[in-house]
Amino acid sequence: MQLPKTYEPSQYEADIYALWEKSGAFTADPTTNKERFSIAMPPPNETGTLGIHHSVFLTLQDIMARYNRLQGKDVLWLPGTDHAAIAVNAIIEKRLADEGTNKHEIGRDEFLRRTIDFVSQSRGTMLSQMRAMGASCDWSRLRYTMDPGLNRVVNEVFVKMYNDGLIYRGHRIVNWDPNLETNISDDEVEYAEETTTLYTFKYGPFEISTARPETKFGDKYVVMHPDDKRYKQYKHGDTFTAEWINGPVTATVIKDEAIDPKFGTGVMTITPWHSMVDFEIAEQHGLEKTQIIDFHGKLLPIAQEFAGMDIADARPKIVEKLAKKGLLVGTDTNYVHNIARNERGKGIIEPQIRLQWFIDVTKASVAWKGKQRSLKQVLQDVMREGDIELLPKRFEKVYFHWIDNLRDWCISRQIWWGHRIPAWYRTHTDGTTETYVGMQPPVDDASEGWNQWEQDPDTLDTWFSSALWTWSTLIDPTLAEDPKLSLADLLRLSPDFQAYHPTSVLETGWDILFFWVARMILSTTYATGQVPFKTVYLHGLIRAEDGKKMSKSRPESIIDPLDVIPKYGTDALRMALIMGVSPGNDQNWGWGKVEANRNFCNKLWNIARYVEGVTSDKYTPGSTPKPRTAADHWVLGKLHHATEILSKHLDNYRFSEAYEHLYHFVWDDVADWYIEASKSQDDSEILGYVLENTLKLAHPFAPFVTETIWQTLYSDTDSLLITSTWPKPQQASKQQATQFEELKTIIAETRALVKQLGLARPNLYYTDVPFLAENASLLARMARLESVREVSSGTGLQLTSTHHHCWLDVDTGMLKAYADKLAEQITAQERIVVQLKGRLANKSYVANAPKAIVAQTRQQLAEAEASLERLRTEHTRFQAA
RNA sequence: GGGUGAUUAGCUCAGCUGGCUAGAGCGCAGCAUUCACAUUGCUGAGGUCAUAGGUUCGAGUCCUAUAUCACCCACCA
Repeated sequence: MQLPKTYEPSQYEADIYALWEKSGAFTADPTTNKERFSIAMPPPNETGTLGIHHSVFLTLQDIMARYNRLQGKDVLWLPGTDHAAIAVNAIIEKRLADEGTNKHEIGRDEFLRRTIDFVSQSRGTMLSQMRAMGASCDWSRLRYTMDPGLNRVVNEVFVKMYNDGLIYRGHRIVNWDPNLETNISDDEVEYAEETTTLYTFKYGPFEISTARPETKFGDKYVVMHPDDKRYKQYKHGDTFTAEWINGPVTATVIKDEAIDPKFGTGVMTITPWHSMVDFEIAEQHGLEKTQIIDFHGKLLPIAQEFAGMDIADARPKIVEKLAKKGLLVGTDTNYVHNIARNERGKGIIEPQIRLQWFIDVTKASVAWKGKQRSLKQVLQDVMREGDIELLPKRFEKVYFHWIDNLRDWCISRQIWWGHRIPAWYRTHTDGTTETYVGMQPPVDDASEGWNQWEQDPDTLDTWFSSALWTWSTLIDPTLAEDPKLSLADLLRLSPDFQAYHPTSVLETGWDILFFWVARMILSTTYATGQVPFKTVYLHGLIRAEDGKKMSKSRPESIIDPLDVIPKYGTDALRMALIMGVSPGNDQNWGWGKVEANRNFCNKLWNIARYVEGVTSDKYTPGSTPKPRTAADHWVLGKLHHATEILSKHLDNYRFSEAYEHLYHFVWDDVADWYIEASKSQDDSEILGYVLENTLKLAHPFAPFVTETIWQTLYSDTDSLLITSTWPKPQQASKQQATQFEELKTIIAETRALVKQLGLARPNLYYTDVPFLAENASLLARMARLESVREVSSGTGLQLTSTHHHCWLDVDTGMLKAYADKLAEQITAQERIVVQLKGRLANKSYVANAPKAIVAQTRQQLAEAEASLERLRTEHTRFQAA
């Protein structure tokens, strides 16, 4: 079959992907004895479509999967999607609002029906996008965070943690979003600076400041630092009467070190129901807490005439009333503070006290390495003791810092989309209540005066289920249907869990280090006694071309992979996403990079076309032809070197460096030098060999074009590149390779001289260099020489870059320009010689530097001196002439 | 308030454990062209590696300050 002139990716990609998928190449096999390599794909949120940031992780993980597969390992790359509770919920609620209805009107069942419709549609789109990126993941093991088997595991872990006392239910202050009517975890809150007004009011004998007068109805404590001399006369627990918004209140003095005496008057009143800090002060001193604002953001009856009003409406009216009473003593309209919002839906967070489920991160109830530790301690230990390695390493510091600030994790959400909490409550006619937590609903027992059990209406934080992802996905779904088996049984009996866990590496963006990575470590160590993965590779985020975040508010900044792929090809997109990128650092999108890599694919294509033209029927993959020419030996050496370098970089997750080496191997070594050289010498066997191995090296990066070439050239073998093996190139003669390096040097100098001096095709003369005779036609062709001839003594310009005696046959008398050029080169070379000599003259350098380095310097000096000598000789000769 | 990263060619960025006579892509200048590829080839210009100190035989790389930018965490009434 013949390769057309230009590579048109869109003509092949779908067929090639189908070929791979059909071949079973993606499917892992836990029954083999091969070494394992496993990755759990970070499940994308089922919120519609995949974006360019998904392309980044699909590319990186696919490179790892394909490389390890070529290395002969049994590879499992397990794909999946996430139900993304709050994110999806926010979308559905927005759609309902657009229709003029809401979730309460349509009810829980209808809401869930619509949600399931939406996510199934999203999922279909997203899975086809993963295929378009070339993802070689094991579709037979596709998982979804709401699968029955995964739901079973979620409940098992919840119940286990509850029984171990690690999950508890309690009244705590939480981040309440009145828009979505749910609370969210600390990590889901985002802060933005806002300029607002800070009011100062008279409060009894004190002055207090607030940006939120509407929360102040129930304030009846004034707090100050115990060491604040200004308020020495007031003792902790003193009471006084103050005129306040709706008449006089009795207030109590509290002394607490949390107060900053330098801020404002050094005195504040507290609102424990609606402030995290106030809540903690109140807890510490056992103070009363009163709710002022309801869960829809409206004032409660305690506000009297303001009851039922929205915060925004009430605030100015309250200030006005206090001002009328003469209690307003100051306003600062330039007060800057941070406003808390839900990162999903952007609702303004109102701290509220609610009865919620929490995971206790400080209780020492986790068995890890034979000791009882807290979840926090295990999180620290696995990193400190090297069970898990973070790349880049600097994120370890960020990780530890996060753990230091970690508080109990609030896991219940008041939304309907998600894993329902496996807890049931019932009340007795005498008013007592009971809680039951378990895998199955409890059985009603009406005779005793109990009302029916009712399940907690709340669902779990999405991250509670994704935290189990590396292993809940490996549990056999059929086994998971058997209620008689325990969680430990499920782990023990599932072949995939036994074969692939802990996973080899987790690859994800640094932005979800806390949300996901840390929580996987937390839950997995607890539930399975294993770490979820050994290495975490964190990639950077991709920004718009101007370096700013891609954002929905600037639609033109968003790059859709599906706009790039048809035009440039998936391979070009993949390589653009890894080129020049280092772990943990963000990168800017660049159309230039896509074009460069489209060109690279075309280069591969044309190398194949050339080889196809000269080798048709002469080469079968897997051959080991003998090198004959200097160029053969040279290119085999380069291939050997490239294989080593790529392996080393890929083993160490240095994708960009691996790719850069590949790029230059293919373009410079193979295309520009070896193929050009081969045009003068018939080496079709080695050409075929080099192409075969080059395709293997390039396959992890550019799977489509390489497989397309493979299928076309080797169509009669029915082998697949994806399941072939990583090159083990044969050794070649170093001495012969060096000869080719000499040829390259001679060609390069000749080309430069011809160019710079404006020469027409000169002749090249040489004395007594056998390999020049052997490669005369190559030399003539590549250096564009009229002829290459052996002489007894040469005339013209003597080449200075080689120690062999070669001359370009030109009229030296006219070449003042050449003399000037030589003079320049001499100056440059002298500088290098001086530098190297200086280094070697330095006794401590020779004594302290590694021997190899010193030897290298000596050699560099010898070469530099020889080169300088040649330059000088030639220069002298010219000046004499 | 605490922390992290960045600062290298006109632009966007690599440079891992110090050995650099500092690289890539794009861009730029010049030349070439029915020979695999103009999605090309060849040649070339372009950098006191932010600044100031220090450690070292040797610093783009390590340390200490400073400046600018970006981000993360905490959050004060």
